[in-house]
Amino acid sequence: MSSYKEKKVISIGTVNELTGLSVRQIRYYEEKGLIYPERTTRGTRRYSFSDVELLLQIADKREEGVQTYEIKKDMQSSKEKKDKMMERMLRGQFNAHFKMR
Amino acid sequence: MSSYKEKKVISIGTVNELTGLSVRQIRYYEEKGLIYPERTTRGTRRYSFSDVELLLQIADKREEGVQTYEIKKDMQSSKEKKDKMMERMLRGQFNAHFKMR
DNA sequence: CGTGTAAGGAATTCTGACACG
DNA sequence: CGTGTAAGGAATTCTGACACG
Repeated sequence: MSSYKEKKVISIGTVNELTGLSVRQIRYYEEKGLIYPERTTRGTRRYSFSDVELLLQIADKREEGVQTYEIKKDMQSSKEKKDKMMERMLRGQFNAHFKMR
Repeated sequence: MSSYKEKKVISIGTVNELTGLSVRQIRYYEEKGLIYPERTTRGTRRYSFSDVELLLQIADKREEGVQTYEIKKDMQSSKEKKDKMMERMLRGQFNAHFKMR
């Protein structure tokens, strides 16, 4: 996708301003596999607005005392649920279209 | 507005990558009043995706040989046209609603 | 007019590590 | 486990200016 929301153009300092999370925290959540910024040629991290939103959600979870490992698991399982639902919907559409059984 | 498109979060180096314009050119177009980035506390420029699009349009005009002053005038007059049209539409809606004459 | 460049300073970002707990 | 911090280096950004044309 090339929407503004997904485009990785925001530097870590700006993400800090946008989320209130420390630069250290932002890097740590990446280390733990919760977030995946891109890197510029020089190695500088670049985030999207989507990443910022995700970080905001992570911050909420952390305030509730949820550990990064749990947050990651939740993210994965909700992604799996979403994928399965999408697959079911696609299959439904497909079958309806071709009248298969 | 607080949409992603209007939010000023992109640094000048990233704008350079996105537009292909040199940092010097980007600053110069600001100096001439064609573009208005925000400034961080420290004074660093921050651009929106809208600004990037505008810069791309400016770059096209410049390649056609149009001077910055002309580009600025065109931008202003098209903004005025747009404003007048909006006003006419609003007045139409208003009159239709209240059956005035 | 529009753009390149060297100049000097200030702030940013990066990584690996020590610290606390 | 999660986060702060000092460390040293490399790249970024800023402004005002000279250059060419």
